[in-house]
Amino acid sequence: MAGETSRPAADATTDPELACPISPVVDIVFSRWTSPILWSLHAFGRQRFVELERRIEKITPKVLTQRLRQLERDGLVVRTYHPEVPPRVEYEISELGRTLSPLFAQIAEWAAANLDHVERARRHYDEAGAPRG
Amino acid sequence: MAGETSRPAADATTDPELACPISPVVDIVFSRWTSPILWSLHAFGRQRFVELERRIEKITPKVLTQRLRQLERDGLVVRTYHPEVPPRVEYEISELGRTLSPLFAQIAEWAAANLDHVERARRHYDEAGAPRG
DNA sequence: GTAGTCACTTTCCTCTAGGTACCTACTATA
DNA sequence: TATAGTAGGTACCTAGAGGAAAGTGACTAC
Repeated sequence: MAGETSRPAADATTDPELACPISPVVDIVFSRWTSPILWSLHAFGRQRFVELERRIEKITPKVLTQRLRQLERDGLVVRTYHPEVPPRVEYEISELGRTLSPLFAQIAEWAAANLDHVERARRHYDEAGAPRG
Repeated sequence: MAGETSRPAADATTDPELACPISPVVDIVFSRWTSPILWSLHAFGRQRFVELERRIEKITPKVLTQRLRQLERDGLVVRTYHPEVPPRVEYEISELGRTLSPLFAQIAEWAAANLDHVERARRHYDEAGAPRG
């Protein structure tokens, strides 16, 4: 594990942070692959590694491990290791992670209400809206 | 899958597409550099290209243009070109983009309430919480 | 005549996140 | 004997996002 993970976003968006108080949250909660993971744990409860791996298609075990470690480090996910054979590891949302629920709900609500607006805007732009300048 | 009645959760559990309804929103609103841009326009109103460029430090004009085009295409930002000399272009949040305000507010609120929890969790993890397994 | 402003565009280049593939230890099952 | 299953670790490599720097065109101010 040494030194490959665990320094993902702190520097990458340090400067946007000055202009935008939500950037740190975006780095923590909405960086790549983390939202499906958090949503999966939020929606379906405690799950094992392979369950997550199968549910979130196209994610590789390496990246899933990285993201879970990062989320565990940030205190949003709790990892429980059972030293059995075969080994069993369970992941679940932490109490801190659960405070994200209203956020997720509101985002899902916005999606339901406005995603087709975005889709329509894209079609309109692609048909006629080339920028003049 | 064929002709069974009333399996509400079963589809959501097995279908990876349904695994995370917030991912599309994340792609549109919270992809790299877009949140500072949206926040800047949301917080300081209509702005010219250079104003954004100066406010969002470290962003290059190339990337700023890319992101603004993308946001314009998604209908979240409105671009107004004034054919003067020197040219003047103004960007502002669209009506659709304004529907994101409560979302931004809630994220900022979550940040104020919980960002130090994350920070503490990180310190704790780095000190003692190496994963066992 | 030269420098500066604006809103980009273009070209070139670097960096790294993520993908591929293979590896571990241990047991149950066939 | 061999294979499958679990939870990853590790080494290598690629694609593509993003950074750096220069150019553009039309005009103005010095």
